[in-house]
Amino acid sequence: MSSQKSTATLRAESGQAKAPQRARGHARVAALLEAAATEFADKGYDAATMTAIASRAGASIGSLYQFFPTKDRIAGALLESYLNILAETFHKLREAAPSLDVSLLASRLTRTFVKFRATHPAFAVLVETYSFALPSTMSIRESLRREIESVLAEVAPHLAPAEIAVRAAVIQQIMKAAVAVNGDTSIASRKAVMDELEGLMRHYLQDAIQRANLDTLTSS
Amino acid sequence: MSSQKSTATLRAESGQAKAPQRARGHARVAALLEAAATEFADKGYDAATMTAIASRAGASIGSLYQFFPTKDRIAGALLESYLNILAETFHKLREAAPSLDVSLLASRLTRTFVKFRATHPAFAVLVETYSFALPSTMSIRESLRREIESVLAEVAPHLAPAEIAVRAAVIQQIMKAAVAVNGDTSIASRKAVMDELEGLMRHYLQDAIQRANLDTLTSS
Amino acid sequence: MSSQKSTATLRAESGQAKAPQRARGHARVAALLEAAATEFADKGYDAATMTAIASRAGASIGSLYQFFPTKDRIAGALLESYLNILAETFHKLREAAPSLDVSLLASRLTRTFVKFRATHPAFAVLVETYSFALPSTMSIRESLRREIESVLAEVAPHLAPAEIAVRAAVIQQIMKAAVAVNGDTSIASRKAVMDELEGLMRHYLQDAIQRANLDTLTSS
Amino acid sequence: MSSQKSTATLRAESGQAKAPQRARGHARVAALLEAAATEFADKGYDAATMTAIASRAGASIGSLYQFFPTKDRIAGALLESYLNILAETFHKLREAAPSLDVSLLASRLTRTFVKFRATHPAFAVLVETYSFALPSTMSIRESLRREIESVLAEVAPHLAPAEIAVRAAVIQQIMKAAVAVNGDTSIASRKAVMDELEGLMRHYLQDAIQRANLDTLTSS
DNA sequence: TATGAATGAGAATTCATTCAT
DNA sequence: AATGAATGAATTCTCATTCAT
Repeated sequence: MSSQKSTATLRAESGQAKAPQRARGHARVAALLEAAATEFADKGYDAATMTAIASRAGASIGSLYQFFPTKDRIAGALLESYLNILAETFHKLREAAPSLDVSLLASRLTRTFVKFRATHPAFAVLVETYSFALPSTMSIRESLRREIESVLAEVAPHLAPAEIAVRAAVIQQIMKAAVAVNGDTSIASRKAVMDELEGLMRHYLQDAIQRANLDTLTSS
Repeated sequence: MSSQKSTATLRAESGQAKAPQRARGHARVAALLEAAATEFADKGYDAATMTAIASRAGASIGSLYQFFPTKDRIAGALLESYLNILAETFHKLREAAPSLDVSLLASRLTRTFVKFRATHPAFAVLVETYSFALPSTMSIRESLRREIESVLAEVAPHLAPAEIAVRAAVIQQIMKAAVAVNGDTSIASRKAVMDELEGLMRHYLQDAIQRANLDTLTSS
Repeated sequence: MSSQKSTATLRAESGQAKAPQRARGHARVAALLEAAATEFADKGYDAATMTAIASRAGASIGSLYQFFPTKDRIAGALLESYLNILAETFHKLREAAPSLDVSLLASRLTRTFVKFRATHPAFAVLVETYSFALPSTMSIRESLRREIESVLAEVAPHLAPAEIAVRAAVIQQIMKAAVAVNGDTSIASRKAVMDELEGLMRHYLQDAIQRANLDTLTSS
Repeated sequence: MSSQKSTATLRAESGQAKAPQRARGHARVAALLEAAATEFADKGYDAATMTAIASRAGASIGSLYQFFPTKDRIAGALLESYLNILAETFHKLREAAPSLDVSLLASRLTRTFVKFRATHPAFAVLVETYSFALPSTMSIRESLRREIESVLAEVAPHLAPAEIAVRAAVIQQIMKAAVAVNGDTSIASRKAVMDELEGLMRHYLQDAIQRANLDTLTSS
């Protein structure tokens, strides 16, 4: 299935510094990652300090460095965990896609990402700061686009791959726009704008699906 | 005219620290701002150092500090100059708008911002780092949206203000999307995606204008 | 006892930044404080540099900042240690006071402070530079005056509090005068002047004690 | 007369950087000195900046440096002007001394210095910071002591010079004490303490004069 | 492994002083 | 003389990373 492949796209195997063998280690790592997430979200990548991360996690710096030998690495591990969550999310969406009508799919696509970004505010920081080597050669944006492509392929199976690629790129931008609007408190009627964006998404999906069918009909 | 007011919105008087009073000083300030732009664009706000900016401008660190007493201040001055350019650009666009057909307007809106961002890569960095106090109380995003609103008001004069605000917000997102796509080298068929976005913009503008006219007919 | 309270007056708990938790740390802190004392005494507060303090203590600048996050803080910690010594000194003096005759008390009061100031030359510098927040709300001068008051109360118990306050203020000035004379090499016959001051102190104490007794007799 | 010699003691001929030839220059110099006085008094010697002094005087730094080639020099010039005022003051006091009774003399000695220090708060700063070369080889304290000696010689002419020196040193300390008390807001009953110090001064002067006369009688 | 001390290369910023116009 | 720009050494403080116990 293409689903498996594309899930693998977001999951990466390395990145983690030293797999903690024991339960104690697992708790530590989890605490450190959470602390890092909060610090990154609060201060940004540069301003977040290793000392602050450690102390927020109730650990010593020495301990932090035991698990993550550089700042890059803890950021990388955090990003990786986010990518896993995203992969999981898209996986579910892909599975549910065939049974969803266009309207619902548009809603899911938009809201899902908005919710994810709201839940994991550090994600934005880490994506902006992709200076550290990613586990995968692919950029995050690209990985995400691939996921969208696979969802799109699910609902518009007969669309040409090139067409899918283009449409996925546009959908990705609409998703990003939704996130931006959702976070922009200077917009008076945020709700209305969000609805408008969802409408745009629906319109765009509908168009894609119809064209796909038309093409299919034509070509057959 | 609303045009005047909204142009003023983007222009601000502060930002600059100590105005140069000699010819030499003016040249220095220009060189420093340019050097800062390059450094910010290359390294990002945090990683750009005052020393690097000074030496890139061929000035001593002391000279830099003579005109810009903090890093914030030079960033602020640079941002302000960008906002002035943007204000100018929007001013022209607003003036030209009535004589443009929807297709051309869509194109102008999209390309203009893309071009601006490509020409001034430091702008993105500075907008992300708006930690330093802006001259205006309004956020940059908000100012920009206001400009878009005034252009929109020019071509769809009978649209209700609230409707304009919502539509402007969406248009702003499409403009941002165009910038993002234009800068994302991982997209294979960038050209096609750009066209698609422009199409979206055209569609959205058309819809706004038509609805405005319809509303007018209905209400009259 | 009033002695306890007034001892507490000079001792304060803050000032130190990060308490060392290892033996090595304790040694470092001691070395740093001593180095700071020497630097402050030699150069004055402003001219003493953190770098010089660190290197005089055989530590790296980072190590200094580990324990004292600002220049203020190391000065504060040093001052605090001096205040502790002074509190201790006065405590002993207060205990010994009843068994001392006026002549000896005068001598002790004068010499003690002179000796303290000679032993800790940085004290003068720090007292002059009390720009950094003191742990206590009271000024150092005031704390010292309180100590003198409590000694005076010991030897002239029947003196009215207001009278004690005034006399303590004068005694404090004589003590300061002794320090000044002792350190002024431009005075040819320093020894003679010191004796004169001690005589003044004796005269003044005697007067206080006698008046106290007279008042008591009269009022009874 | 000894009066002339000792007046010369405080007045110094050099110190000034470049005698301004014209009226304009005089005004500038006066403004600069006043600005310096305010800055030194407000911020202390180290924290006062040449730039701040110049701008407070409404002059450019270049202009400041035209008259005072170093920071030391402007401080020196200021100090010198203070010493001239003090010399003048003592000169008058010396002339008035014979016609003053002890009580009044004590009062004058005490108050005069207190007033001077209150009027010229920068004096304290400059005296503490006598790192810059003084015009005279004598320290300020020593010069002042000489002045006191000459006043004392006026009222107790038969006192042995060595005795005068010792007594003058003590009187100087009482004068300093008065200044300290006057400036210490933490003293509740400042007025009472000031009176007490004045009493001490009177007592001490009286004693000196009487002993002088006794010695004279005895030796004759 | 855990902990906290040690390190030192920068980074921002200041300011006395000198220069050119 | 006056002005303001230029200079750069020095200073405080930060922080990722390494070490020793």
